[in-house]
Amino acid sequence: MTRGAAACIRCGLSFLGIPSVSSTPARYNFRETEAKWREVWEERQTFRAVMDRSRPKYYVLEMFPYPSGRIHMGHVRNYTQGDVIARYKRAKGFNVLHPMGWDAFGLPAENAAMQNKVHPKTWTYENIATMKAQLKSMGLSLDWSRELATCDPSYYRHQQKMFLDFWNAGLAYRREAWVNWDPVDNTVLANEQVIEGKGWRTGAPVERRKLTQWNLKITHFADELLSRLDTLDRWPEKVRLMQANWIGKSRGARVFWDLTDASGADRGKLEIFTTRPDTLYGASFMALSPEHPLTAELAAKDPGLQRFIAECRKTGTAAAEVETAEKQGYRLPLLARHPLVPGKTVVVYAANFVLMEYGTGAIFGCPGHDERDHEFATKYSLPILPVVMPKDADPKSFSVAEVPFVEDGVIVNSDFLDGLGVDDAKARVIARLEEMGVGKGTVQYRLRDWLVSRQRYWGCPIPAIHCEACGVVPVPAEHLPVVLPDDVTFDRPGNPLDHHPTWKHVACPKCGGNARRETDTFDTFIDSSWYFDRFTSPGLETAPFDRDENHYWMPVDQYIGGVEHAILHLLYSRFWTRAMREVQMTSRDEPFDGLFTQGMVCHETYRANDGTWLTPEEIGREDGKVVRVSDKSPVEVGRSEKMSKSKKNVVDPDQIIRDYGADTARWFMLSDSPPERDLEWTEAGVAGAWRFQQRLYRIATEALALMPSADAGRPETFSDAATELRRAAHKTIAGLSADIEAFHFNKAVARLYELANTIGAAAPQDDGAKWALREALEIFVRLIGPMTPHLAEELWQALGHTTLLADAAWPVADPALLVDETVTVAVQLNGKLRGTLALAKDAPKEFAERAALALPEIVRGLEGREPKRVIVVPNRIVNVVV
RNA sequence: GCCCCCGUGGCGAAAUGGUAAACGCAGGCGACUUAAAAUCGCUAAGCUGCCGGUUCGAGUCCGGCCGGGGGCACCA
Repeated sequence: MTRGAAACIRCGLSFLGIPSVSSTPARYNFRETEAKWREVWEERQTFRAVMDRSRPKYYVLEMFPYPSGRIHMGHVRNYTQGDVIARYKRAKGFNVLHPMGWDAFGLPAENAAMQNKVHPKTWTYENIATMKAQLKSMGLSLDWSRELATCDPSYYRHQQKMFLDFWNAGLAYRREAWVNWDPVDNTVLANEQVIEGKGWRTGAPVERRKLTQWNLKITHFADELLSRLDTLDRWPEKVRLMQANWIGKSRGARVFWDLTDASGADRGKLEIFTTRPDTLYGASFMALSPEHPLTAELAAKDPGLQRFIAECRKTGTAAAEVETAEKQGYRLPLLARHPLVPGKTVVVYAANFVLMEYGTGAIFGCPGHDERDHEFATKYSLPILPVVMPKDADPKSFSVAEVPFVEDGVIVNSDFLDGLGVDDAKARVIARLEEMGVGKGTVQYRLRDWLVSRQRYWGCPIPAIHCEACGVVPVPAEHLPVVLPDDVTFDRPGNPLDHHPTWKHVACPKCGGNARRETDTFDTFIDSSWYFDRFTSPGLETAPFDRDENHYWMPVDQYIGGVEHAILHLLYSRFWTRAMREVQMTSRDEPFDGLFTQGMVCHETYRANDGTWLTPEEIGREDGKVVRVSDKSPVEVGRSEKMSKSKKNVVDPDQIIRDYGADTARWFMLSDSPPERDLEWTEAGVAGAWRFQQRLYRIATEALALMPSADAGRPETFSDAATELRRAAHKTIAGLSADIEAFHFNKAVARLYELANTIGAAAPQDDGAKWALREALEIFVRLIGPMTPHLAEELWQALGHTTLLADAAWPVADPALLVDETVTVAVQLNGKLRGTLALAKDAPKEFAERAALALPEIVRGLEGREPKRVIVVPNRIVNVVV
């Protein structure tokens, strides 16, 4: 035991000049130690990844951050989890790639530019510098030599080239369509970026605008994106389900209806989509979207219809609005001939609830078996005819007048379909429609193409030129990159690129005439759709990546990030990989082999009596009550919620790392809560984690004093106590390895607490026990390496090693030490515990049974009765049944 | 409305269908200290949300409720 100066219990720094008065062992000085080891790792480039075909690779990636200013606790949790995997795999002998970069384009930079008069580029790069320093202070095993920022032309030039290739292959196109417009950010949004009718960033209700925009043909891969989900067996079930729901595959039929006007004159055909062709005989009306071309055509001569269309357009798409909006229809001067019933016609409406973007923008209404159609038919007094009936219902009394019947049943009132079940009827009617040439069975997806134009400055320029003579012309590859100009102003609303005096004026690459650059930029989700590929060849100028290197490192073996990207980023990345495959850049289908979605970091919320939110620093506890520090007024403690600036329940990682050290922050992040679940940040929890770091250091220091030197030979035999210690250590190796592989970090932490307790309690009496103590500590230090790397490195050195722990191999468990010689077997009577037996491991069943029946508790419980049955589960349990 | 996940001591949580609550936080008692902090030792707590089923045996599997959270949502 070493004697040291008294030290501050929080920071571990010595009170210089104050002599030590007690026998308190030296405190672990995390500040000096953590900084020291980070310097060593950096100097030796320990975590630099180099392609090496002789070794198996492992690519660990955490979702790269947006450089918003400072890192938050969510980052700390995410990157700690990734670092545990990276360091563990490294120790297991894998050639690990663990890179980091910056998702650097995006609106906050522009907003900052407008508010603080700072250029988005300056703002972004300053934030990157700050956050990089913060990440470095965490002691992550990152290969910083591969760092990239998506706002760098050396990155986005390749993105522009890929876009041109996709365009050439028909995977990118321009189209006029109704789109989602965010009125706050002044830009269009993709479907995926509208949450409950509101912009995903601003929360503003989106408006609908008809604009010509760039789209990527994600629907081209709809079926593959769906079916390949089944093969992603290292993805959370939840994420796969969400993607499947988003893609939304429906089987059904397209049916053609002949239209006539009131006089019976032919007015062409109307194509509708339905998932319920089995209910065709229940049709009582047709409904067109207000945006349907036929509606528009009729509106030209009908002011009433024009007003109706305008009215529909006003209704927002917010969930609440949609739910409460009444079904509205406008009767069109048309009749539709039923394709299966000669002579039958139904009326035709334009209706506000029919979406132009899904199916054909037109439906047939079957009010008996669809809730919406029922509501509509009731309002306009249209016939409601039952064509499906529950199996045991009475045909005379069964009615759908009040409530539609939407479940499976028996078809009625439907000619050749009568008596069939719904599924059979669907198949039969589709066959008949196809035979007659009036319809066909089809598959419909909910997924829409990815709208990628954004009317904003701080993004990757879309490499296209508009020429009056030639139309839209791609920027020639040799002119790439199209670089974002720096000299822009943010003094008025709209897109600064559009306002730029010269940038957009350019000669047409085809005819040389006056032309105009595309001033829209790409959705930043494009930037993040391939950055993991770029990490495999970060400096390459001639291509996005080198084929060989990319082939060696990809796919990402373990991807880690928030579940909020379950659809957006993860679906787009899966699409981009397929688009690259389509243009022969790769042969891969999927980018991420394993995915883990970590939970959020939460904290209690505090409210002052005036209703304002308070930060954790602003509150204190007095007499068991929570009060505001400033004036002792009472504070209302709210439930634990995700840390957010608006609720002020944030804790700054920087401060935690400064006060307690990176290892403490990491340890706390891994303790207690399963990583996929939300974690509640508590001051007491952090303090506990910190105390454990100190305790480990002390236990190790004390144990070192009791140990033989590193070169002491392994004794021939061990005492029982020594063997027990060895068992504990080796069992921990096996258990911990399994826990890390399974992302059970909280259990891994618990095992380390146990082993620490065991080592701390060891009082070796003989050489064997001393040797076992050294063995246990050597194992222990290696096991904490992935979690608290600085402390582990320090103890590794203290154990006498001259190599780095970061380069040391993972310990191997001795199988002989994983099994106990004696086991405790539970003895039950009718399933209820009555006692236990200490038996030799793998004792014969008969022996266990006899021993159990001889137990006094069992003898008493039997009361002389003969057991009916005795179930023996070796090494576990004996159940006596009477 | 549809789909998914979760309900275990005061709290966070463990538990291949086999001794429920490992491990941590908070609590209680004691030791050390002039005292406190720190540290060390000891310690209390619980019909696994409710009802039923399968089983020799259910926190775990099945069905139905109740409560909490999340995803999608006029997608025909």
